[in-house]
Amino acid sequence: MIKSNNKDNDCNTCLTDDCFIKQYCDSDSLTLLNELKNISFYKENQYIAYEGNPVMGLFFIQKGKVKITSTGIENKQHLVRLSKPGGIIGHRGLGGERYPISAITLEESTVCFFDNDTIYQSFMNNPKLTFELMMYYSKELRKSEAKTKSQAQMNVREKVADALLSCDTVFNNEKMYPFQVPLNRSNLADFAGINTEQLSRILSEFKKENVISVIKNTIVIINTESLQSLIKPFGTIE
Amino acid sequence: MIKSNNKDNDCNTCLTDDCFIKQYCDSDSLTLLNELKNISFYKENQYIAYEGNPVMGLFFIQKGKVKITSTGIENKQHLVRLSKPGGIIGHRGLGGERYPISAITLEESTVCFFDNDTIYQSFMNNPKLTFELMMYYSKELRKSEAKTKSQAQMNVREKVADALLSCDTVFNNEKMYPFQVPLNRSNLADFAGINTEQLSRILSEFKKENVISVIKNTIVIINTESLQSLIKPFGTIE
DNA sequence: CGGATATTTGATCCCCATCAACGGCAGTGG
DNA sequence: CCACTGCCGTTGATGGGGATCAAATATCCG
Repeated sequence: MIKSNNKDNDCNTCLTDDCFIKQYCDSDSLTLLNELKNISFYKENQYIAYEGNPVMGLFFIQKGKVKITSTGIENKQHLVRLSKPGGIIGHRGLGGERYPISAITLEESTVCFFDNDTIYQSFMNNPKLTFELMMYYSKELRKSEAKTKSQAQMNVREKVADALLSCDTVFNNEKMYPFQVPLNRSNLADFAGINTEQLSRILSEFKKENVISVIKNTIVIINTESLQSLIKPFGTIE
Repeated sequence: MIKSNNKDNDCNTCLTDDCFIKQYCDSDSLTLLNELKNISFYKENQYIAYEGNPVMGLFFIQKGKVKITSTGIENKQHLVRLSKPGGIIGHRGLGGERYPISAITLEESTVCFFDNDTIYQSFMNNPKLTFELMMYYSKELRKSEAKTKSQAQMNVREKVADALLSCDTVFNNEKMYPFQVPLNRSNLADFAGINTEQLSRILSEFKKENVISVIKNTIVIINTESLQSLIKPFGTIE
């Protein structure tokens, strides 16, 4: 990971329009935040935040793809969620002592960091920012509980379909198909909450049914209708 | 459900000290909110909010016990969480169209309601309120994800122990034992994410092991150490 | 008391986790 | 160029945990 001297990436000229900071801070705050931020550049498979480490502040993804994981029983990895530019990392730690999750890059990524004091000041000076972040939490909470329900009630086949659809929702903004899933079998299994063997079996079924195809081990979603039909019976209220 | 004319319950004299409104609104806002709130009185097993209904505002529990449920596949009920005086209901709906959950009383309860406009004004006028509610969300999110992990990785025995401990944490503030669990088998099973038959089997085991006792179908927790020892292997980072 | 409801226990079956082995592919080094 | 090695993904075989169906027992309430 390489840290910048804050000069080569300016919030005012940043192209990540989904960024909360850029969207909801007034220009004075933005200028200040721009001075106080730390930008880090990561290669694939590097840690942005470590589970169990003290909460130092908030991370905002400027570029790249990230997975957020949490360790369960017997060090089994649980893939909590996926994130992309505009996404926030570490907010689950707010108000807590230590990060309950690790964040790891799935590809080359750029991440902005603000320490606790800085971000707290921003909250107090920008009610809109606080409010919108609260709304973001609200949405995350709904998603999290939807996932709890999935885990409790879906079978493996449905879980795989659900995980693939989630990948599509997060990363395939333009809804262009075929769409390459940026996760390997192990990550996808952790995301679906099953093991790699079961995942492999289900993927083989999906291949036969022309729901997906596989190129060089990379899973390719052909269309989402067929996947959605597999989990339709669920009344997903968003 | 009976609605009051706002006069017989005053925020300024309210004894529910955990209430966010009371804690984090300045006195002007509080006076105004007091005028604008609606108080409703519920008997046991009545709906405070219906899953799927349009989001009208936020509910704050003043008195009583409430379960928050969500409907899954084949109308299977999923008990999302439990709440008590000071608890907030409907916040999961903020920013959404419709409530993703139902809220149902477990006993006679009193609930204060503020409509969307009122609560939004309060947010803008009381940054502290917004910030604290954001922190509340952060905590809820961590809890929700801890539960997702539990669902994915615990066996039924551990799930039951976990559910019983959660009941204790939420409702047994004074940590007095023996403690009567205010849920019937069906609710507890929905909370643990298993079926009633499995629950009953595990409870029978727990009885034999003197972890709990049962009086007239009501589950009584004798102490929590024995329950905690059943799920110790999990590294729960809070 | 009697019917309805809630809880418990028993019997059975199947889904899925686990263990094991194999095939494909990339990288390395002789 | 080929052999070796290690990683990743796939497929097969097996056993157990838990869901489901069924029936007995306990409790509630008019």
